[in-house]
Amino acid sequence: MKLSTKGRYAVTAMMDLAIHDTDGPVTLSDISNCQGISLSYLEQLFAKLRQAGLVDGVRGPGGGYRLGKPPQLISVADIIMAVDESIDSTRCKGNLDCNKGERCLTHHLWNDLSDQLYDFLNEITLSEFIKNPEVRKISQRQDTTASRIANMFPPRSIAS
Amino acid sequence: MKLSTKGRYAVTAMMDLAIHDTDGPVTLSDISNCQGISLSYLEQLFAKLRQAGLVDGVRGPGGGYRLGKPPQLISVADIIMAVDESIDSTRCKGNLDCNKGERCLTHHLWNDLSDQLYDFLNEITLSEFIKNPEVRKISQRQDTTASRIANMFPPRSIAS
DNA sequence: TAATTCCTTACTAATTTACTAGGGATTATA
DNA sequence: TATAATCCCTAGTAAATTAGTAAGGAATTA
Repeated sequence: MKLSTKGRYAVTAMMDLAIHDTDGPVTLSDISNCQGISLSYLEQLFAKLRQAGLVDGVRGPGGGYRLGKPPQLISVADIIMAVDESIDSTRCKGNLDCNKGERCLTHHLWNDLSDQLYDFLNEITLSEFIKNPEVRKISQRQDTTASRIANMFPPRSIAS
Repeated sequence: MKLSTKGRYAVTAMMDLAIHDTDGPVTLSDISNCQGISLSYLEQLFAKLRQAGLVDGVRGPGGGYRLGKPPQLISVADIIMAVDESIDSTRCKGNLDCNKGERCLTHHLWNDLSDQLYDFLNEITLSEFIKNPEVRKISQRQDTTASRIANMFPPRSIAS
């Protein structure tokens, strides 16, 4: 389990998708503008998210990305694992003769802690962020990605 | 909240100190050997841990580091915060006009999540690792840093 | 005094993060 | 069909962080 800005980018981007999932695909350029990350870097992150089955790409005008699964099946841990390659906690691989060949006690403890952290983040799914009524309120108050997409099309084409 | 190998080094090192706290100071060279980290890098990490008041240095032969507070007052979050400078989650600082000047919704959500993560790691203290009976067993089964330190002194000086 | 340890600084190597550039593939719309 | 918008892919590079090397000083024990 590792947690860096890379992981944060992925999580916030996925939050964006989750919140606007019912309003059609979200474009990377929207996320890029909103979060101040370069478009191409986002594309690289989303390549990993796509490989993990967490998002689906929709090409062409009006396209973008949408969630690859129902939001209640996508945990924060899933997202972080997809983009933040985990750290190897086994540095003393028997060779170092650390503590008479036994694996370092602290490594054992670290793994326990790391597992707990994983379980914690695995219980938090994207659906939490949608359900929260306060979140909804904030979401509606803002000029969201969804509404900006909507504005791209003339009223008639939406009504039809 | 950020979590990298750097933070793991610090946490496992502090676990080591906590487990052997009653047996006198733990030297960095012991930790260096056990965990396969360079001595000088450990020294840099411990400089930060010392600044945060999490450890006390004891100079001279037989010296080393010991906990700066009782283990039940040192949380995993404390340790990580001391060495892993936290990430700034506010990239769109109003300038980007993200969502009509409002702070990005996802940043708000991220901060909530980050706070939850902090609270989680802040409730896990070093005393957990000492109390755990299985941990004690493993600790005693191994040639621990403590016993290696003990072996440095002749039996009589321990008895006295 | 000599050895052992912490303590500090400066520099460098390795790795990861983030970005730039260029192009291709797909698709909605005109 | 043409065009534009989007995803998609690769290669390279800049910036930041992580990790290590080197050198020495300060405190303390024996």
